[in-house]
Amino acid sequence: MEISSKYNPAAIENKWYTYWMAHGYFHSEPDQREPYTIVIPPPNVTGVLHMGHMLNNTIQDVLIRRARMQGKNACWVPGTDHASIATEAKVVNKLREQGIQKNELSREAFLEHAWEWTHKHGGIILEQLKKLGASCDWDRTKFTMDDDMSESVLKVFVDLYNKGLIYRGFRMVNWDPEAKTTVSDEEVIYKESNGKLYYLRYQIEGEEDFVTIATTRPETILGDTAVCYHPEDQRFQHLNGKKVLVPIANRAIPLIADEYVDMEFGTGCLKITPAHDPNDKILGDKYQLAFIDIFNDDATLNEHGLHYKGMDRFACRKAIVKELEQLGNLVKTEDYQNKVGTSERTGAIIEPKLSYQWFLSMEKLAEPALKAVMDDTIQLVPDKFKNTYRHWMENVRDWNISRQLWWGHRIPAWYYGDGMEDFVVAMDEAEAVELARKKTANPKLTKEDLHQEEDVLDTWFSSWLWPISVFDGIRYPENEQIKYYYPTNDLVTAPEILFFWVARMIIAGYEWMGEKPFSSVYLTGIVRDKLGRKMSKSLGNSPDPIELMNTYGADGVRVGMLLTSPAGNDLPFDDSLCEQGRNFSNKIWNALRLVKGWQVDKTLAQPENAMQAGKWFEARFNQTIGQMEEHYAKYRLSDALMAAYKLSWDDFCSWYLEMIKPPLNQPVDEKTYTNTIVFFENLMKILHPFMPFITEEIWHLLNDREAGKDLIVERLPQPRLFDQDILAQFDFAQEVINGVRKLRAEKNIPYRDPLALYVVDKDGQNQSAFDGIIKHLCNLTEITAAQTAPEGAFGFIVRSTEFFIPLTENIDIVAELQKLTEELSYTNGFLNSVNKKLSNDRFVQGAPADVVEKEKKKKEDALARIKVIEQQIESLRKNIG
RNA sequence: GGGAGCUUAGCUCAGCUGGUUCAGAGCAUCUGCCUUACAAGCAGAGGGUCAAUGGUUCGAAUCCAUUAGUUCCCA
Repeated sequence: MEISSKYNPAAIENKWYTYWMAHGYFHSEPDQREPYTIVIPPPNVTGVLHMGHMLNNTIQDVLIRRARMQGKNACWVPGTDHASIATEAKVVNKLREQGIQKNELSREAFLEHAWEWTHKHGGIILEQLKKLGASCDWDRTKFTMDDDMSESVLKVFVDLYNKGLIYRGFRMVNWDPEAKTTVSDEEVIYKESNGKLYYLRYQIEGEEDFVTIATTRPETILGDTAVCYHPEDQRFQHLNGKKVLVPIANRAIPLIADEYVDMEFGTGCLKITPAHDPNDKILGDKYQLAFIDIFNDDATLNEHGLHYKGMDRFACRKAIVKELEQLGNLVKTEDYQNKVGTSERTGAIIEPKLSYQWFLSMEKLAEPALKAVMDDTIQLVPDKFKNTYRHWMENVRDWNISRQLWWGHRIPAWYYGDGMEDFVVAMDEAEAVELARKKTANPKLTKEDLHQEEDVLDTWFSSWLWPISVFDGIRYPENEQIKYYYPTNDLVTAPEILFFWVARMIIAGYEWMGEKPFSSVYLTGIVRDKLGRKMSKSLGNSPDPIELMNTYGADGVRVGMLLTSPAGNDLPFDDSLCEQGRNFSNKIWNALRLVKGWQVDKTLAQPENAMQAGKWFEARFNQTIGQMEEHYAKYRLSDALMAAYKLSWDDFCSWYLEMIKPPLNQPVDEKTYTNTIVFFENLMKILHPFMPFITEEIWHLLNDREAGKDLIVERLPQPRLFDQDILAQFDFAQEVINGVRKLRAEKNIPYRDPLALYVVDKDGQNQSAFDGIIKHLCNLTEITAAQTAPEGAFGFIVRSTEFFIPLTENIDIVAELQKLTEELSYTNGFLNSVNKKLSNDRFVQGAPADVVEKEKKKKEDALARIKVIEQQIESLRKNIG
């Protein structure tokens, strides 16, 4: 068989993905087996694959493939999220490029464009995941705006409304004047900004006296409804009960005293604009101040802005400062740095704005969700996030679920009047008419009298149902699918959306299923660049995942993603990680080339060395997969991978294969060959979840497979009891081999020159089981037991056994002596520390017995070793003398 | 301003309930090798007062306190 010396992933990745798909291996249907379910965190429908997705989906695929190989019924549900704000922004932009303004279109016409966009771009990211090897059940692909999903959302809205948990409220929201919508607190990014602090004086009503306030937003003075100072501030006591005049507007507003004011800041006197500042709103409510909204939706000034009506807020700031200066109200300005909120979506500066919004009351709903995480019914990995979670859930605020957009689920509320409560909530218009007739006691009311709410629901209001609605559990809670797959097992997502999404899914799970949505939440880190910056499109510091996979192979990139990413930790990404992954692929590829290159001679008996090597590797293999189990149980995927990596590269390739390798151009015996193939197969099994493509390829090259005997559905080997003794013996042998190799390296003796090894083993420590292997790997002519060191031989010590290699080269006795002396002093120091412990009564009595035993053993070993070293020194000295 | 976390080799990280798996791993570095599976490789080697200080203890990377640096969350 001709196999290329370089592994070429491109040639096989497509082949196997298509093959797996064709055989339906990713598809799951309920059956008798134990289910293992993951729902994908649905990527944004407009999105393209980025490094965060790569990490996240690699982890999910490892988990799902492993579960499949454990014989579970593995089901990974893929899908996408409609992403109201982001998608609408993209569609608006695209239309603008075509010269179309959104407000020129009807709602229906706009939605047509949005759907067109979605159909065109919606599948891209999922196609990209296939290249990564993601073994999702594509037949189950869902979109948050599929008909059944939408119906679920509306049903949930109606349900919550009927439970009295949804209400309309008048709230200070983060208004994005560009997108003309509210954004959640979490979607506001605060940025340092160089601004100015303006000192403005307000005239006391009826007096010639003034009071000076400091503000960063002079344009909002037209919305001022009070001026406030600290009740204990002596500077302002004389103003108690008086009023001041707002400059320009000349409105009289009250002076109030409240402890909210920081006496040290500015002048100690503050203007209050309840309609445009969240803190001022609190004071406005507290003192029943007027609320004057001076802005239009696009952040231009409205009629309250007087002659500034129609002007943009920032243009107005400049203009109004000029006017205030002319009027003599501007006392001074100072440079001032503050944090300004900007919209995550559009970058526009957020305008705090009072507006009607729909809210979901959270306090009650949150209770079971908090409990479930605190008592580990749902396990957060790593658990350090429990604290953060608790803090958020205990201080949870009502959820603003409305968005002033068109793309999304339109709120199923119909107004029949202008009053705050003049509406009904229903699944559809017909039902709304019914309800409205009842509520108004007007049987003649028709649908023409109703007007549906224009706002849509927050996207999270659909994705919080995801683990339920993908199995249609909202509409049909008793259906076979939801009963089988719910609760799901693991959720893999980013900590950034712990509250947005994870917490809310837990809430939804308990509210509608009466049960948690998943058992564990694996929180990935953020993929960063070498400089520690988050990878983002705007910084341009993110490699193109597709390009990466073309360069290093999907397997190589998967390994690269997992090598240094313990749960919850950021992943400082570097191409070299993928390079390491690719190199590893190549390594196992070449092991295959070696093994498949052998001729098998059935008449040959198995050599002793090969038998011994086989025993050892089997023990090592079982030891390692036991460790991997532990790592998996703790979700330490990088550790599990590293264990498999070292087992394959170091133990299998560097040790085992070298031990059993037949001499050049000679055949291998059948027993050894078969064993080796089995070992190789087992390695492919444990590596498959990490590197699905190359392992499947090698699996099929190792042996001809019957139909259906594909690696993806093979069973993982179970850890078995292993021979500890043989591992210990081999450790010793490794030290001996290492000693010889080191000597060769020091003395520049090439491997092809054979050497003789003498063993002086006074304590009978030396194990001869691996002598044959030592001979083979070190190219020794013989291993001879001796009573004393042979003349003119170089030596090394393993534990307390001496090994000597006679060389023609003259020994530099001084150098040897120095080496031995150093070792002696180190060992003596070690002995001292052990003795110190053992002579301490409090240690001997206080420490556990086994610890004391260990110390005694250490002492014996050290003593034996010291004796050996001293003897060597002595004999070398004789040589000098 | 309030809360949480982190600081161990050049880099990225392990080190569970204090005691040889206690100072580790991978990568990187250095040295020697084109040894007929693999230079995307082989064989060796070097490298850390476990952030600082103090305390508890027979014994501290591990527990406690303070400080410094750093990250995140909330306001």
